[in-house]
Amino acid sequence: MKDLHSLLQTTSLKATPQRLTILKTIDDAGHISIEDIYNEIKPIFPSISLATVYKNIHSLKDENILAEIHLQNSKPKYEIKKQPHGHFICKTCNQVYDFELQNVCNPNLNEIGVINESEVYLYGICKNCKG
Amino acid sequence: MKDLHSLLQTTSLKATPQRLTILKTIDDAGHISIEDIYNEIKPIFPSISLATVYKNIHSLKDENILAEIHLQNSKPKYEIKKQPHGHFICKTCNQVYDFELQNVCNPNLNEIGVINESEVYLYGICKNCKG
DNA sequence: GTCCATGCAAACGATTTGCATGCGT
DNA sequence: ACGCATGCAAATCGTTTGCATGGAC
Repeated sequence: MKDLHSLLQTTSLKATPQRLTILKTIDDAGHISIEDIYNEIKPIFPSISLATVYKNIHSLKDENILAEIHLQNSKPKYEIKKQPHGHFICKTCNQVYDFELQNVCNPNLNEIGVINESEVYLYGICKNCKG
Repeated sequence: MKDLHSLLQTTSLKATPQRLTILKTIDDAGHISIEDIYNEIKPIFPSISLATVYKNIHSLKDENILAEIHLQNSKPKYEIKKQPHGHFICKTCNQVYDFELQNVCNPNLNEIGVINESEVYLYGICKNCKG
């Protein structure tokens, strides 16, 4: 948990137990929704409020510590910001896999504009499920 | 509008004036949110209800006539399903450009699984805005 | 001690639902 | 004529806000 603590010290946000637990929960899960964060924390930290989770997610996003991802048919999920990467979602087990993102290059794109940022979601069946 | 009518006939959905107008509005706009569909239609079809728009979007999505796209910091938008393509969003003028999607191939992906479907969002500045 | 964070409850906005009526087939 | 579609209003759900109290720095 020490590294999450120092991660917070790079921002103006205070390292409260609630905030640290939220970060740890996201880090452990990889990708997780607000409700699931709340449900995970509630049993071990009963006083926590859903509003606190929402407020924290916002401030952590504003400080660029979290990224928000939008998968088909689900509420937004959050992850600790790392190197840019794509997401592969298995439609059978719903697991989300991160993968390294090559440049999505396409000659047509030069005629459209200049890219700063990309979000790539691939859906399919993972090796585990394919058997 | 005749082609939208026959598009509906490929499904079990009835070709009501409301439904046809919704489809035409989406087709004209390219990518549009539910509220904006409603606001576009309301003046020329005052009796239409927001609930009707919602219900239709759902049934059209279920029939695979519409695709839902999620752009950063905005409500979901809808488009008529066409060939698979990516979206380039200009962060200056907010215009959405469709572009042909090459295979996003990455050696690492073979170790993860098999891809059926992909969603690619690229953000940047378009030629018009870059000047 | 200061200022930000928390937790609660109330407010809000977006979406869904139930139901009576209307309309496409 | 049948069954789905519409439009309204009410219900519901997710998210935000205001405010008094508590805790990190």
